[in-house]
Amino acid sequence: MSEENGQAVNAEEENRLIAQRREKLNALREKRNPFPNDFRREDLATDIHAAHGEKDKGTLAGEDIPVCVAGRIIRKRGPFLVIQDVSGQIQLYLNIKEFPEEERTEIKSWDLGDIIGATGKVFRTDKGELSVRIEQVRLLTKSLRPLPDKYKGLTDTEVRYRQRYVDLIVNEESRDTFIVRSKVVNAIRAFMTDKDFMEVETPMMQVIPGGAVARPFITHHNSLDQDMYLRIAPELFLKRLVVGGFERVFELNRNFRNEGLSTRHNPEFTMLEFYQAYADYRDLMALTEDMLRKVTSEVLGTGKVMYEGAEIDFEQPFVILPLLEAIVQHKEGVTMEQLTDPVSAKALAKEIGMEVKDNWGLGKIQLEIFEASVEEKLQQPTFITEYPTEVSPLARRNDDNSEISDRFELFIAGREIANGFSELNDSEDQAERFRAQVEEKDAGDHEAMHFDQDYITALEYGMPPTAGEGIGIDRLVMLLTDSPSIRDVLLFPHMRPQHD
RNA sequence: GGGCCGUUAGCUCAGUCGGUAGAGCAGUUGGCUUUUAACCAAUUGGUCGUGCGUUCGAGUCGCACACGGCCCA
Repeated sequence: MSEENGQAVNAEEENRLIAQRREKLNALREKRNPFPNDFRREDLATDIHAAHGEKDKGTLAGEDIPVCVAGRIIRKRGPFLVIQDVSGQIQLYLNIKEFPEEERTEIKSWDLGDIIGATGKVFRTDKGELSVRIEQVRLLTKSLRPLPDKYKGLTDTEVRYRQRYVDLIVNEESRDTFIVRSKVVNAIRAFMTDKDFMEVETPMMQVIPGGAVARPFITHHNSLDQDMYLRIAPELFLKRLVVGGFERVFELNRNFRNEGLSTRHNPEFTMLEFYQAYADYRDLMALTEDMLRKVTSEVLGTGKVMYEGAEIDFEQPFVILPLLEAIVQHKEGVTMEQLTDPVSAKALAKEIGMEVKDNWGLGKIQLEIFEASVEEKLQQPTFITEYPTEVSPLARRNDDNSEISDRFELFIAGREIANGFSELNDSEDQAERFRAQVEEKDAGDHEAMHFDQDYITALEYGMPPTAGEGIGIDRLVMLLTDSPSIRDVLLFPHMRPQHD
């Protein structure tokens, strides 16, 4: 229980609006249990609109349609109450003069935010709004806290994130965002299942965190007296499953990375990660394009999405562009020769204003130049390929050029959405790359990988040729909901604790 | 980590040159009762994010801190 809650319960500190409502609640307690749970709603607001929205006043008067609704009072205007349920809103007509004196007093005490249940007949008002003429109505839950302004709503971003429940009550756009998010996740699951992928769950608490270059969170298992890490990726476990014979697996769940907060980063985020045996990175590029196109049109009803004022077209074939070519194309005056020569590449990096570290090889320098000068320009869906092997410790080397790996990343609206590659299934090569990572870790790189001996052992049993990929679900949802911040697509984004 | 901006009533916001706090909404009371952000009349409500300082006097000026937003690394 936080200090904040402790204070809120202190009646003397409580503001008068809450105190007034608490008095109303106390008055109800004298009469009955004010939190009954025997009301059964039968009709949703939007169902009523859908079924009777086209009928005129006279028709409705003749049909005498009974309905039973429930929801939160979000507006009051004279004899009208507007209630909101999960589906939407419906107006109720309630002339208190038609009710006995005793009920009248109680109805008058109802506030915005209270939850009521009502039965009545569907009708249309003189001004044409489909409504329910109430015959019976009961308070189901008293709300003690006043809602934000009925017109201006709740705009304070901090409160919207910290008290998402209030945001969801009053901001329809916010509700819509999370509905879209849920649909996206559903659509992806359906797509993967349809392609014969099996959904699995692998450890979130790991002894050796692996599968990505990132700093992990540390936790502790008491009875084993052992430090454990929250996973930074499920990758190594999913590939163990491919070794085990599950040839197509996916996991759609949370990863945890101990890094800063920003409009694009939350310490816990959701990834779809999947592996397919007897496939390479090109097969996954095709699958990704197919998936995103289908998910977008299924969820939004269109393949053209507006994001921050620009149209993103999922219907057009996605661009495929090797990393170095992307730099040459988007960075004026830069030549291929310049990028492939270690000395001139380093000079170019410094020219852009980068601090080139001594242990950076050519590949790392190339990647940094790409990130600094090209990424943000990739608006339409673009696969970048031919990543340097040096920066791809888990990817398979290219057959013709061992300096590059069979890997791609997908960029949309200047953001990395997906990362996939043909998997390295040569256990000896993998062991060597782990050793190189350990050296970097020893040199002070907190993000470098651990040596995972059991994973090497698994590869020694033989992993079929496989391709794997991760897709950032939060960033994808940001795109599809035109959300500028990752916090807009997380129900409860991480915030610094408040204290006063 | 750095820069800029913000924090005033439950919500949304004003607040002039430093002179003791304002509006709309909601709340309360009354009226009206087929309204559309309902309306009319009256009315309640504030430790101005926190702390320190300057000053006769600070919402306002200065410093520090907290939280948030945007940009940068």
